[in-house]
Amino acid sequence: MNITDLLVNYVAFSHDELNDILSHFKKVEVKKNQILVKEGQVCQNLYFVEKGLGRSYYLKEDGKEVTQWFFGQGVFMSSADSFFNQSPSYYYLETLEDAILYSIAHQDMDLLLAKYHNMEKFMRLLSIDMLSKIVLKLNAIQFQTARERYDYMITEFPDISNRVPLGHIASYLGMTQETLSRIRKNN
Amino acid sequence: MNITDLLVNYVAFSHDELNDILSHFKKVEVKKNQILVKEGQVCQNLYFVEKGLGRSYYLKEDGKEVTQWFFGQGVFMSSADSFFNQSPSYYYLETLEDAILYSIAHQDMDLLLAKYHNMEKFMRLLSIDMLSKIVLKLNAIQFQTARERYDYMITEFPDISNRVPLGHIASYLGMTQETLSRIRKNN
DNA sequence: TCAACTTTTTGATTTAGATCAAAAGATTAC
DNA sequence: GTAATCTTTTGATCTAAATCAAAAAGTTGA
Repeated sequence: MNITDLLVNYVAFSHDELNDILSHFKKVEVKKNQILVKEGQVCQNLYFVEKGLGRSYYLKEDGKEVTQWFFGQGVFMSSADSFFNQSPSYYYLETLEDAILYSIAHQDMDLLLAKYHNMEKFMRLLSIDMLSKIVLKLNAIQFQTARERYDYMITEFPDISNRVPLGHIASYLGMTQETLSRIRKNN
Repeated sequence: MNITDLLVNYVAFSHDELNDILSHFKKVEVKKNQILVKEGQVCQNLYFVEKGLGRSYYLKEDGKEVTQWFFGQGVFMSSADSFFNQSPSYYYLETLEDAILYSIAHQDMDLLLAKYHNMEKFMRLLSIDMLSKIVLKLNAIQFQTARERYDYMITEFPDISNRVPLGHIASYLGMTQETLSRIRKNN
């Protein structure tokens, strides 16, 4: 899934719109374990993940990392709240693998949103989709056993679950690494 | 906060836009404990809560209700995913107090979204706001103690926490009623 | 190639919160 | 106004998962 496909899958952009929109995205290649946004910074870019893998996470008071979300191929990666509201990010954003990203700056996005009705529509639909996914995770976390939460992870991120350290997945699922290790063993 | 204020707070609608938009909302008065949407139904309307209180909830396999969200005065209430994607709702939607709602049908909303660039913008901003709020709850649920989750509730819904049965709040926070009762006692 | 480091697994113990059970307190309706 | 129902509190016990600790396995780099 490349960025063009993603755009037209959501909205019937005209050829001209599409070209203009795509011209504002810059291809960037980023090595593994690079931090794109730090906590407290305003997230300046929205990234489309063409290849590779990223995550958002935050630090608890005791210094432990808590993974908030994984971003695989074909999705947009950002600290959403920070990017859209241009407010300080609660999260770090980092790559977990060497990645090819397409980046758009906030002011360019604003420009496109103001210029194209279709762009607003696209971002609305994208936001609703993110909302649905977060709600899925919330329900998994809120009322399922550690075991069931792992199953949710497998469904939502089938490819990702064996590409990242166990600890990242455990904290994403709201359990300890030891618990996740034991769950995996009993498969 | 009435619906007009909410609209113009987000987006600088023109006078004509605003009148057209408002004309598609119907005032409905609903008694306490009325179900607006059932699980499995497609949510046909988006409701603005002018007065009163509502919630969304679902039933676990064992028949227990789990509150998913509370909707107080001045917010939009719906089974968001179902309304926007016109897919079967996972949730029930009900009033918890006698309420005055302003209702708009999905097809009217679609019409307005297609007609007004500003309407798309409004719905995008609204979606992002919902996203931010859900993320807040997710973080509370995922890594805080029962006690801290209750504190989050007090912050997010200060007025609501003493207007609804304890059990509704407990399930919203992912704990049992007994635990919440004990937490409250130790204040 | 092997020392240093990181990640995962395994075991023993503890604990926050669930479950079960029942009493006490509020509401509702006849 | 009191029986019936619903909601909240309290107590005793249980359990899933956390914590603490250390061994095993895997990775990296000089």
